[in-house]
Amino acid sequence: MTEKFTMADIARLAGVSTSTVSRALKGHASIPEVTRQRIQQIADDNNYILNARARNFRLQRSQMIATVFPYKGASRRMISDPFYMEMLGSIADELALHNYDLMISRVSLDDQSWCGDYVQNKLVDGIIIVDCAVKDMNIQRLQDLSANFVVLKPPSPEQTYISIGGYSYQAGIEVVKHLYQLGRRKIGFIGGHRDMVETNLRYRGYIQGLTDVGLHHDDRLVTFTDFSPQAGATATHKLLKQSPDLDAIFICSDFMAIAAMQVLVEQGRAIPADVSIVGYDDVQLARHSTPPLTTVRQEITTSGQLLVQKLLAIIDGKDVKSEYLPVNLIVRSSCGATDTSDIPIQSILGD
Amino acid sequence: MTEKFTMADIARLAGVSTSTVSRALKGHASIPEVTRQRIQQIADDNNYILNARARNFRLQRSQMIATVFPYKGASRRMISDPFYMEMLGSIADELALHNYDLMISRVSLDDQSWCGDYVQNKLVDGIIIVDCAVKDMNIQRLQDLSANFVVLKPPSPEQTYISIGGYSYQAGIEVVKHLYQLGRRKIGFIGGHRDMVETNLRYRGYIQGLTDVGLHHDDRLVTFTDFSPQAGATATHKLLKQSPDLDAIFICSDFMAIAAMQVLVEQGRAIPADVSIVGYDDVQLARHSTPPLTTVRQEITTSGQLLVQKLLAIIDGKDVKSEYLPVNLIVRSSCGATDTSDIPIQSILGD
DNA sequence: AAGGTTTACGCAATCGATTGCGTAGAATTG
DNA sequence: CAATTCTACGCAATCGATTGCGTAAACCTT
Repeated sequence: MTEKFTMADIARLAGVSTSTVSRALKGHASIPEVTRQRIQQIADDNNYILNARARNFRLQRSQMIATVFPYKGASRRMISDPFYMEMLGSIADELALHNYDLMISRVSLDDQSWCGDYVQNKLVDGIIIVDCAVKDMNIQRLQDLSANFVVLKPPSPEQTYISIGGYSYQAGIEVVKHLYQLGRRKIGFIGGHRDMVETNLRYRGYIQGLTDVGLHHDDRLVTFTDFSPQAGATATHKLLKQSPDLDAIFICSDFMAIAAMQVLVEQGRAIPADVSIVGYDDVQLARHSTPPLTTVRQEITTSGQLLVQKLLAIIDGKDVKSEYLPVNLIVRSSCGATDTSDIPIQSILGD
Repeated sequence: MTEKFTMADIARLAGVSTSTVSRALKGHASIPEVTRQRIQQIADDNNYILNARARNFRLQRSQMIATVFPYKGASRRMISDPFYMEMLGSIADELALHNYDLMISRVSLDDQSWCGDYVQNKLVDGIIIVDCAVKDMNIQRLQDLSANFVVLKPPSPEQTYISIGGYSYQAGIEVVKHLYQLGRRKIGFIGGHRDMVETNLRYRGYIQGLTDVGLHHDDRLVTFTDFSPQAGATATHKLLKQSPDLDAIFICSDFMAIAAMQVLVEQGRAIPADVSIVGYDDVQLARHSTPPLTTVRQEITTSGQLLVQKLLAIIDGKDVKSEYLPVNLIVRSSCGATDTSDIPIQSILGD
């Protein structure tokens, strides 16, 4: 590839040692200005670029962090939900700000043994886990290795690692209450996989919400599936068949919700007249779907930034605390409410 | 972090030199089976994991490739179009198959000077560029560095690098013809940024299609913007205002198309009765939008795999050729056609 | 049994930058 | 002017694995 030009070459050209070059290039105090400039000049003239791999190797760090996205089942299909993409963008930006690079990796929820290898390999300095399983072996492994990592999930009191996330449980409750206030009594739930933390929390919130308003829980109104439009559509068909009289569905992702709305329309149900729909995430598209989607907004950009900041702090050996993030119910037309004000959802405990 | 256990430790425990350990662990022929097993045993007992960074450094390679996603303008917002996410997934999978890791990076279309740094830094062995500008400085730079890279774009006869991509130009033509056959005469176009290769090709195809069917080109029916739902919605408003009598729009991404449909419905235009819509990509959601979207399907998974295979072949010094990929018009309800068969789009020249 | 081959493995250099320690020569001081 | 303190920079080890070259010991061969 490109012909190598190293510090040794600069040293030869300048008639000094590589130590001097190294120190000069980073502005070390013991190198007088004249020498520094001469060496810098030679470096510039030769388009010298420091070999980051060599430096990182010497310094025993990689300036690289990995984010892992879990997937479930045989379909190795990337979760194409824009939520992940927006999160990725935010993480990448914040990382770049701190001179770190981003590696991405996929890990099956069913085979989680190797996530820590990246750490043992010294390939990355830390790991960001975007959503995780309730009983996540990766996290266990990472803890065993005393690796640096943060998780995107609402912190729970007993956890021994750092995570950040929204009040998903509370959000579930509020969504149900909101739908109840709109007169809905047969409220369905479509989640991702049940062993995923986020889905689990939202589901438990949903159940609690039903209890709070005095509705009873009906299994035929609930289903768990993949995070994909296809799966969302299939799940909607299933719910309609099991409970033809449903009048609302709380769906764990905007993407699935959009697919669900299409199925409902196709089946002759008007939205929101016959069925209210509430999604989750508030991705950009939610505002522009037909009809516009009522949804629970997560602060994606803030989350990504926080995730990175906490992780880097951990790497620096600082004392870091888990944190809750606000979530807000964004009311648009898919639920049938006329009130369009945002409803903040906050509570002491997110779990 | 995790206590280091190196080959030197194994060597000490086994009473041999690190050379022997290295050779034993990779099954070198000159190490007798008994010794090999003894060393392997010690390695296993101590959960030894080879330090990939050290090896890669010694071997002067990184086993890592970067994909760069361009973005445009001040909004650093990641292009959240699921097309990119699906592409990313496919690339990551294929790379994993070949024991490579994936780094992602974002590069502004307006400041493309540094893309080659990753190569000079020796941080990556190669680069995959997902879409690029018509006059792309990154590509120029990469070529100057004789770096290993491939581009996702239809190859053009004069280009001196390797790329793969669909018959975007031809697709543009076919979409217009299809809409014309449905009786549409005021066909709009919403593209990404005009200096992006893909948008440019589709736009030129659109113009050619108009010419072919005998329609004249009207600037007020055309607009270029960001790849986002928000931008798609704004663009639709603009087009409606400029050309209230439009009866069809060809939109360069499904994501934008979904947003456009919402605007049209909101403005009282029925789809497809009043306005036909055709998108691009055939992301999963296209099938599940309201109404389901007629669109041009790109083979995303195949593209990702090919991109990786070609790049690795280049890295291996093999002789590699650019390639066209098929695109197909997928007819669903948003265009108003009753025929639901797929229309293959192929031609000799994609450019 | 002497000379020739193999076998099995160690030595030391290497990848490119970083850095603790050491020192020649200049500068300062009394 | 001798003694002391700085200044500016070099030496060499280091990070962990890989590998060309060299060689002692074991094994053959006639």
